[in-house]
Amino acid sequence: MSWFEKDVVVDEKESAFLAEYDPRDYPPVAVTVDVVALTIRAGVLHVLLVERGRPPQQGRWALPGGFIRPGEDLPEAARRELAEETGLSPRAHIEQLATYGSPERDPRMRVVSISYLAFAPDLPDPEAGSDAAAAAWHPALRPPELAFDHARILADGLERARAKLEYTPLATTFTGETFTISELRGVYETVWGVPLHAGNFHRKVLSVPGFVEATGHSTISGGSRGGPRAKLYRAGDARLLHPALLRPTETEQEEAR
Amino acid sequence: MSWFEKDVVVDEKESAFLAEYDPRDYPPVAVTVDVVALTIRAGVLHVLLVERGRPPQQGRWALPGGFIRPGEDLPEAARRELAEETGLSPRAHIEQLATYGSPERDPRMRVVSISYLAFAPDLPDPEAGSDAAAAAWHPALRPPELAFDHARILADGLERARAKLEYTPLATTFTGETFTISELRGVYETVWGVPLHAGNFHRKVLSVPGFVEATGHSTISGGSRGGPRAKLYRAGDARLLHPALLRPTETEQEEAR
DNA sequence: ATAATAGTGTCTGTAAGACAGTATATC
DNA sequence: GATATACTGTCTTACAGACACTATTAT
Repeated sequence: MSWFEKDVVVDEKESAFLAEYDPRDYPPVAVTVDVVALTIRAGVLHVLLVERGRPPQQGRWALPGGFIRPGEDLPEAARRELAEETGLSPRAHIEQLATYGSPERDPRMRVVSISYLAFAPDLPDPEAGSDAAAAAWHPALRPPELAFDHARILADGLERARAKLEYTPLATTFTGETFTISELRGVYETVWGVPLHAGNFHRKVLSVPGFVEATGHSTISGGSRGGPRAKLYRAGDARLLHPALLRPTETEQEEAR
Repeated sequence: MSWFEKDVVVDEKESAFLAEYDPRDYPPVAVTVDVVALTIRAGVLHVLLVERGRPPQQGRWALPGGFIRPGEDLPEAARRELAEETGLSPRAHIEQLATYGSPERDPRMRVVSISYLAFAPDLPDPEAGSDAAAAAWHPALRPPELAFDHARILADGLERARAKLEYTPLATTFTGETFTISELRGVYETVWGVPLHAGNFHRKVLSVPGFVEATGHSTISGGSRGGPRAKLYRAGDARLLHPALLRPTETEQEEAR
C-alpha cells in the first residue's frame, strides 16, 4: 500500500465541511517554487533566467524553479533552486511573493507555483560550476520572451521590490557589506528607474534611525570622475524605515491588489 | 490510463534543470485554500471560523477552507469556500494573503495552503442556510484555540488588513454602500485598535482624492447620544490613498517579512 | 584649471497632530 | 439645559524637495 493510498483511506471519514470530496477522485496537483532573483550589474537591474530545453515552450527563458521535495519547507525549496542555478549562498535574502495557480498556466497538468523574491549583490555569471543547462542574468525590464506566466510573476516581483525599498532597508542587500551613500542611492535609482537628488537623499538616509551605521572608514580613492572620498557605511539593525523613503510623485494605480 | 499516469510519462523526458526528479517518485501534495474573512460586529473585529468535527484537532476551530477543484482558479476556490460557509456574495473583496507549506503543518499528509483575506460588511450569522456543520463569527483578537497553523495565518491576515487600511480605501468594504465619516473612522479604530482624533480624521479623509465622494444626503437622525446629522458618503474611485493614512506612532517591528 | 562628487545649510510647501470653537442634534 | 457629536479654523512641528554652497578628489 502506497503512502498515497494509505492516507486516503483515513480521509474517507472526512466530513463534508472539511473536504467535501475525496482527493482520490481528482488528478494530483504539482507544486513548484519559482524564484525572481534580482541583482544589479553595471547599473542595470537584472533577473536570473534559465533556458527551457524541451517542450512546451522549448527555447524560451523561464524563472528558475522546480518541484518541492517531500519534507522540504517552501523557503528551503526556493533557496535550493536558487543555489542550484547560481551557487548563491542559501543565506541570501528571500521572501515569498505570491502564488499562481490558474488552471491554464501549464498545459501539461495542474501546477501551482509559489514564487519567491530574492535580492543579491552583484554575482558572477551562473554558468560555471552550476548544474543548470543554461542560466544567465538578463535585464529585468527588457527580458526575453518568458515561458508560461513568468512575465507576470516577474512584473509582480519588480513591483514588490520597488515597494519594499520604500519602507525596508532591503536596498542594502544589493550592495556589498560596506557601501557609500552614493552606492545606496544608485540602488534606489536603478530599481525605481528615477534619478534622485543626491544631497537630499544623503541627508534622508542618515536621518532614518537604524538604516545605516558608520564604519569609521572611507573609500580609498574618490570617484572615477573626481570628488572626495566617501564615508563607508554598513547596514543598520532597523527592519523597517521610519519615516519611509517614498518614491517621487507616483501616478500610482498599482499595488492595490 | 489515468490522467495522472499519462502525464507522468510525458514528464519522463524532463531534463535536470527543470524538475530534477520524477514527480511519480513522491507522494502527492494536497493544495487547499483557507480564508481569513473579517467583519465588524458591534464595534469588534470578527473572523469567520468553522468547527472541526473529526480528528485530528477535533473540536478545534479552523479557518474555512478546502481543496481546490480541477479547473478552478485559486481566487475562485476561495470565494466558493467563503460562499459555502456564509452565503456571502462571491463578489466580496478578496485578495491573496500568503501560502503556507511547512511539511509538519498537517499530520496526515503534505498540505500546501494558499490563504486569502476577505473583507465584508456586517453579515448575518452563518449557520442558517449554510452547509457548514458549525460556523460562527469569533472575536478576531481573542479567538478560540485554532487548528494547525491557523493562528499564524490569522495573525498574518490581521496585520495585512491593518496595513492595507493605510494606503487603500478597503475600509469602505467594511461599511454599507453609504456611510458617514464617523462610521469610517470606527472601522479604522476597530481594525487598528487605537482611538483616532475625530476632527483631524474627518479633514484627512476628505482631503485624499478619490477616497470618498459625497452623496448629497445626510443621515435621518443624529447620533444616538446627540449631535447633528452627518453627511453620507460612498466609496470613491481611488484604488490607492494619496497621501496615505498612517497608523499613529507605531513602534514597528512587523511587516518587514 | 576644470569637472565631478561628498556632504551641509537653508528655504518653501505640504501634511499630520494638537487644540479650540461653532453648530446641531438627543436626552 | 446638559451633553455628545459633526465639522471647521488655526497653530506647531516634521519632513520632502529645491537650491545653493563648500570641500575634496580625478583628469
